[in-house]
Amino acid sequence: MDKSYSPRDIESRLYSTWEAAGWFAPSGDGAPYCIMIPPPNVTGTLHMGHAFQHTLMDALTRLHRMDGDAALWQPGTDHAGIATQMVVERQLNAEGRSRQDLGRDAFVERVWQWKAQSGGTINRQMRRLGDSVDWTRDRFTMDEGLSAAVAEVFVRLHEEGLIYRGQRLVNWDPVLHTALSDLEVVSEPESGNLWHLRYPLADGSGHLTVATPRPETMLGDTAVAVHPEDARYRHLVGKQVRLPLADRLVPIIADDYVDPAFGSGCVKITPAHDFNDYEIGKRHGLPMINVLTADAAMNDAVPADYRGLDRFEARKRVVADLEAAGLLEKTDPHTLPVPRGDRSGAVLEPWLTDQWYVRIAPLAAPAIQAVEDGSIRFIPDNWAKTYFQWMRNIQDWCISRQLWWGHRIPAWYDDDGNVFVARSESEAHAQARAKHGRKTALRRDEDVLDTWFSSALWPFSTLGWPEPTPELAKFYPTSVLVTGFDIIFFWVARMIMMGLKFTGEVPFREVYITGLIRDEHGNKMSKSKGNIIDPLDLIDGIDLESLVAKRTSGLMQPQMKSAIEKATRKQFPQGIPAYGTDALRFTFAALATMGRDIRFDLGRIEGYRNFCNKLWNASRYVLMNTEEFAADLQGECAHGVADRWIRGRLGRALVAVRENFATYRFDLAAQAMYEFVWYEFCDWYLELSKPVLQAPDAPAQVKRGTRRTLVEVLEASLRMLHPLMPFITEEIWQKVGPLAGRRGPTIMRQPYPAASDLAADADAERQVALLQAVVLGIRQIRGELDVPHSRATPVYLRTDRAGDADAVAALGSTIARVGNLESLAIVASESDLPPCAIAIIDGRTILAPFARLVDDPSAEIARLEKRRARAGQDRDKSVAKLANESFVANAPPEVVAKERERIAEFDRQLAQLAEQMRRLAAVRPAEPAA
RNA sequence: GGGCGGUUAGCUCAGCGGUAGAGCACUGCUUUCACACGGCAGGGGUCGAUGGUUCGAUCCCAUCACCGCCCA
Repeated sequence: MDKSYSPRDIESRLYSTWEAAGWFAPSGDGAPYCIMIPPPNVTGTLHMGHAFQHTLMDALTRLHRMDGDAALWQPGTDHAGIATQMVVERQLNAEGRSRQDLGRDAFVERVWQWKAQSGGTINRQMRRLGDSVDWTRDRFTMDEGLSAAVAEVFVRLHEEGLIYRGQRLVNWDPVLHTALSDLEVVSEPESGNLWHLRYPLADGSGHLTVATPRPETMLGDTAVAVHPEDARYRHLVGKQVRLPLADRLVPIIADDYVDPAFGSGCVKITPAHDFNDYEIGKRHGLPMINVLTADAAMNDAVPADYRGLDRFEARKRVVADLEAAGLLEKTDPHTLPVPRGDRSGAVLEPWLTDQWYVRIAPLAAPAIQAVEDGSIRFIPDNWAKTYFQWMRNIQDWCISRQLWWGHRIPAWYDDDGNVFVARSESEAHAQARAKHGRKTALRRDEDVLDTWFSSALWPFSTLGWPEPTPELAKFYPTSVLVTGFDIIFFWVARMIMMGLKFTGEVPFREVYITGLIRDEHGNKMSKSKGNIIDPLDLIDGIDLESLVAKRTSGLMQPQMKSAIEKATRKQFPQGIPAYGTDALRFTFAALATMGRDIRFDLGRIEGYRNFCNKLWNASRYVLMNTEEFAADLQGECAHGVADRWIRGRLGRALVAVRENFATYRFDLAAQAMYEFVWYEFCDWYLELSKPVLQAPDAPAQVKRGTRRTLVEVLEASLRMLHPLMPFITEEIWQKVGPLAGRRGPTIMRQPYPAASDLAADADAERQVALLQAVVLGIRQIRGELDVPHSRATPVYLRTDRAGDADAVAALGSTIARVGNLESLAIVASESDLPPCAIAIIDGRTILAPFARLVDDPSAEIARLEKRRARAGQDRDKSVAKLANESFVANAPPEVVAKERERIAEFDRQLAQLAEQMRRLAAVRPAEPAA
C-alpha cells in the first residue's frame, strides 16, 4: 500500500467494478427495503443538499444490503417543467428566436435534445458520490410508463369528481404566461405607496376616500366596501359612487372583511384582481371585470386612453389623471407583501382564467389520518405538526400550467365545448362518438400538468403502477423517504395523498427530514449569492481561479460579480484541496444532527479526510505485520488481554452504531465509529500489539493471536464503516478480507458485523484500565514537565484496586514498552521512594522519581500545586453539597454515598500531593551535571 | 397574527436532572521502524436573561431578549 491515502486513484475504478457486477440491484430472499430517490431536475446538477441526502440514503441502503435485505434504492430524475422550459427558452432567445417561432412540437423536441445533452451530469455526479442505486431501474417522470400513470390518475380522479375545470382567480405569472399553485408564490414585503383616492358619491353629496396600493385596478372596481358597524359610513351603505375615469356607478356595500382602522376605512373592491375582493364579490354577487391581458397590460375593458398600457405604466397614468381631476387626496409610503413567481421572479397577478384543479379535501383527510395513527412517522417527529397545519388548511390544487414541457392534460374538447377526459386520444374519440353518435373533431387541451403532479406518483409509478408488477408488490410501501423540510408540502404531502388514494397504502412508513445545508455563515447556498460549493469540487479539489470563474459566470445579477470574487478569494486563498468522496460522505453523516440548519464547515471535512488517512495507515500497519504470515494465521492462537479487550470494545461500538442508525442519528453513528477506530483501535490496540509482535521471545500462538486480532478487528471495522465510507473500505478490504478468512468479491455484499459476536470482556477491560492509568499517568507527568517520551524512568504504582497486582503481572512488560518505563513496581507506600513526580488517575497513584526526569524540583512543585488547588476546589464543592441537610435527606442514597466517596478520594489525593510537595521542597536543585 | 426551530469553549456542533463534551483553532513537548493528514500533554465555558419546580437545573416549566424558518 502507498504511504498515504489518495482517494482519486481508487474511487472511480471501484465504482465501475461494483456497477458492472450488478451489485447495486436488490437480490436474495431477504426482507424488501426500498428508498425512492427524490428525483432531481434532469437538466440540473446536484448541489450540496443533494449530496448530503444521497449520502444518508446510500448509507441506509448499503447497511440494509449488508444485513441481507433485498435493498433497492430507486434512482430517477424529474422533468422540472417550468425550470427546464425556461432554460431552453433562454437558449432560444440567445439565438434570437422564441418558442413561438419554433412551434410546440419543435420546441418540445428541442427540450428533449437538451435533456439528452445535459441529463448525464447528475448520473455522473451520483457515481462519484458512490450512490449504490439500481441503475437498471433508472426512471424519468416523462417516461412512457410514468406518463401512463399520470394519465390514469388524472382520468380516475376526474371520474370521481376530484379533478374539475373551472374559472377562478389564480396566481398568474405574466412573464411565463402560466398559472401557478399557491406554493409557487413567494411573498416578500416591498416598499410602495398607499394612494388615497376620492370616489364621488353618485348623488353629488360628497365623496368617499379609498386607500389602495394598486390604483390601476380601480378601472375594474365593482364596489366600495365599508365595515357594517362603522358609524362614519353606515348611512351610505346601499348608495352608489361614480367610479372616476371609468365613469361607472358602483354600489357601496357592507362587509366584515373591511378593517375600519386601515386607511380611510373604505375599500375599493376589484373582484377580478384580488383574492380577498374575489371572495367579497362572490358573497355580494358583484360583477367581475377583468382589466388585464396575459401580459398584465390593460385590456379592452378599460377606457381607450389606458388600453394596452403595461400595469405599472397604467398605474402612473391613473394616479396622474386622478390628481389632475382633484381626486387624489394624498400619497403615503407603504410597505406591502408583493407576490412573485418563485421561478421567474415576476410580480404575479391574480387573474381570472380557466384552470384544472384537484379537489383536495377528500384526499387530505386520509393523509392526515395516516400520520395521526402512526402509519407514517416523521423523524424528527415535530415535522408532523408542520404537515398537519398545512394539510388542515389545504386549498384546492391548481394543476394546469400554460407550458409546453410536461405531461399534456388528457382532456379533449369538441366544437361545442364538451370535454372528454381520457387515457388516450382514441378513448376520447370513443367517448365523443358515444355522445354525438358520430365522429367529431376534437382538440386536445393545450396545457400541461404541474410537475409535482407526476412527482406525487413517484413511489408507485416508478415500480410499474398501474400494472400490478412484482416490484410493486415487493417494494411498495417503501421503507423510508429522506428529504428536506422545504418540500414537505410540495412533495411529501402529495405523495401521501396520491399513494393512499391509488394503492390504498402509504407510500413510505417513515419520513426522515434532513436539515438544509448552508454555508459557513448560515446563509442558504445559492448561485446568486455566489456561495455555492459543488460537492465534486470537495471530492476532486479545485484551484482558486477555476472556483472564481465557476461562481461568477452566468450570474443573473452581474453587478454581484466583484463582491463574489472578493469573498471567494478571501475564503479560499488556496482554492479547495481534494478531500475525496469518503471524507465528504463521513462529514455529511457527522453533520446530520436533528437540527434544521447545517453549516458546512471546511474544518470538519479536513478532519475526516485525516480520519481516512488514519484508517489507511493503520491498515498499512496491520498488513505489514500480517501479510507475510497469511498462511500461518489460521494456526493455534492464544488471545492476550489486549486482544480480548479490543474485540469487546468493537462490540460496544457496534451496539452504539446500530442503535444510532436505527434512529437516524447518523451523527452519533459516525462519532461512535470515529472514536472506536481512532481512540481505541489506533491509539491503544495497535500500540499494544507492537510489544507482542516485536518481542523475540513471545510464543508463536500469542503472536498469532495478536495478528489474527489485528486482521479480524480491522476487517470488521471496515465493514462497520462501509455504509458511510464505501471506497476506502472496499479498497482495503480487498486485501484484508481474505486475510481474515472472508470469501467474496466485495465488501458491499458482506454481512454487517454483529455486536453479538464481540461480547465485552469485563476482565480484560479491568486489566486494560490499569494499563491505561499507568500510561496516562506517566504521559501526564512527562507532558506537563515538558519531558520527552524518550526519557525512560522507573515507575511505582500505589493502588488499592483488586486485581491490579495481577494486571501488572500480566501486562507489566507491555506497559513498560508503551510507556517507556525502565521498570514498574507496585509499592505499599511512597516513604521508601526518592522524591517523585506523581499523577493520580482513577484512584491509582503513579510515581516517578523526579530526578530522573528534570533537574529542578520547582517545576514539579508548581505542577502539583496546580493539581492541589483544583482538587481542593472540587472537594469544597462536594463538602458544600453534603453540608446541605436536605440534600442528604432527599437525594438518593447512592448519590449521597458517591459524594462521600469523592471527598475521601480528594482527601487521599490532597494528602499525597502535599507529601510529595513537602519532599520535593526539601531537595536542593541538583548541581548541573558534571 | 398563528406555528416551529435555535441561543453550550475563539469557530462548527453534540449532550443532558446529580463532576460540562467532540472536531477544528490555540500553547508546549515530540520528527521512534502505520500515519506530521501523525503522537503526547495542556489552556479555554457563571451552557442567552429572569423567575419557578426540585435536596440539586445547562437540562423540566413560565416569561423575556436576540437570530431564523414556515403559514396567513
